Amino acid sequence: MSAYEIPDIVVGRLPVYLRALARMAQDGREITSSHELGERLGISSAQIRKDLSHFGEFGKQGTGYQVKFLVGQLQRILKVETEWEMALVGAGDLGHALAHYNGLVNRGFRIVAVFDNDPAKIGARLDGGLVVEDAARMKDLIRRRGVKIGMVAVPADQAQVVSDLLVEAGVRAILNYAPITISVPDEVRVQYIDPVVHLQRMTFYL
Amino acid sequence: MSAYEIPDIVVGRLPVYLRALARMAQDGREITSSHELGERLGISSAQIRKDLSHFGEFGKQGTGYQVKFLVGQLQRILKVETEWEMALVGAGDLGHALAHYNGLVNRGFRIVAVFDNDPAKIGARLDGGLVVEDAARMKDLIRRRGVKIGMVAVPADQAQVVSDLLVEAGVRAILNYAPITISVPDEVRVQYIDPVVHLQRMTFYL
DNA sequence: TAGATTGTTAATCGATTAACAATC
DNA sequence: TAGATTGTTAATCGATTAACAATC
Repeated sequence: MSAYEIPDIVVGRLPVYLRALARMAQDGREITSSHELGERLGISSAQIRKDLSHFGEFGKQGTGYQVKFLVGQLQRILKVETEWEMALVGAGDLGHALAHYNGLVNRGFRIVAVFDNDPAKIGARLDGGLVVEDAARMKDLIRRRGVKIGMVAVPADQAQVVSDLLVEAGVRAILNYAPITISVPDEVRVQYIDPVVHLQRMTFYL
Repeated sequence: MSAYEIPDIVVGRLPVYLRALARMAQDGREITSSHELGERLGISSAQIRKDLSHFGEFGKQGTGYQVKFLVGQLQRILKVETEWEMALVGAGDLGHALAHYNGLVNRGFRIVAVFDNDPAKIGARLDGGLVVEDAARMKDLIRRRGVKIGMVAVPADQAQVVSDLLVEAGVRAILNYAPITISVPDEVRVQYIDPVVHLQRMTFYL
């Protein structure tokens, strides 16, 4: 089955499966089952099997799944076998936290450039030898390096302009931390992280 | 229609509507329509009208919606008219970024306590006068203050233990930044923020 | 063999959309 | 009145689940 038929909602669950399986592997678990994984994730075993079935057959009847093997398959499906280079725009508190966060590079996402338009921040050296670049150089540097993923950590009122520049520079996936919905061409993917949105999804039930 | 019938997926969109409408209000827009809002958010106008219809009638035929009024209604529905107090566990880079982030308190979410179990961090003073407390005091302090929302910004291997403590302390909503699915009682809500999961949802399409 | 678990089918369940009467 | 837009219905579309043959 080819990619264009896979529902977004299925793709959205794969990283969560991968995360749990990678942890199982780390814990030395060699085999698991859709039932066990489902228990752990609060998802039905049928859903897990159905989701995986979009991509092939990865288990054995009566036995279950080899954890390491399934991790490898999910990494391949999600295209995270090798490292992705990312550009980060915004060198405020959040930008610094992201630049220092080992969890990104550990799992295959390396920030290779950081941009800001604040003269007071440009030139500052971050952990790992990154230097904050002038946002004016964004398009050129991103295009030259062929970076395809951007992280937007600027105030809401700059997020659209920044995103437009990223897209012009050739970025095709944007992780947007700014609290605003941005508009991009169809071929560009956007994911949103806004803690307030997540919090408001819970206060409704309190 | 009462709350227990509202689909989660509908509730999940309301904060996004609210965010866009609040911005419109800030920009001085007095009236909008489901069509305009849908355009801005990449959602069909029918879906917006249908979502809102779960909670009442907020618009006028031929005219649309009063932006300020709808903002107020959504705030009421989501229970974000008044400020929520939150506890933050983990005073690392991410914890600091969250504690400094004005976007939280601006939109009604105030961190009133920060905890860590690292002696080197306990006692440190953060912006806004917060002092990092010993995680051992977590349960007592949270319970005494009646805090209902917790943010977990600790390493993955501590997230479950921390969440258990929060739940014991009376927390009923957890925003989990640790890259692991946690297990909580049914009455506790959890939302997840893991940048790697979000990134992997996009790499599939690259 | 007996027990377990997959991959898949078909049925169920739920969400989205199109369309339109009501009405501002 | 004419034009616009809501709230709602019914139809369509899509996702989840239950069940089971296949098989390890």
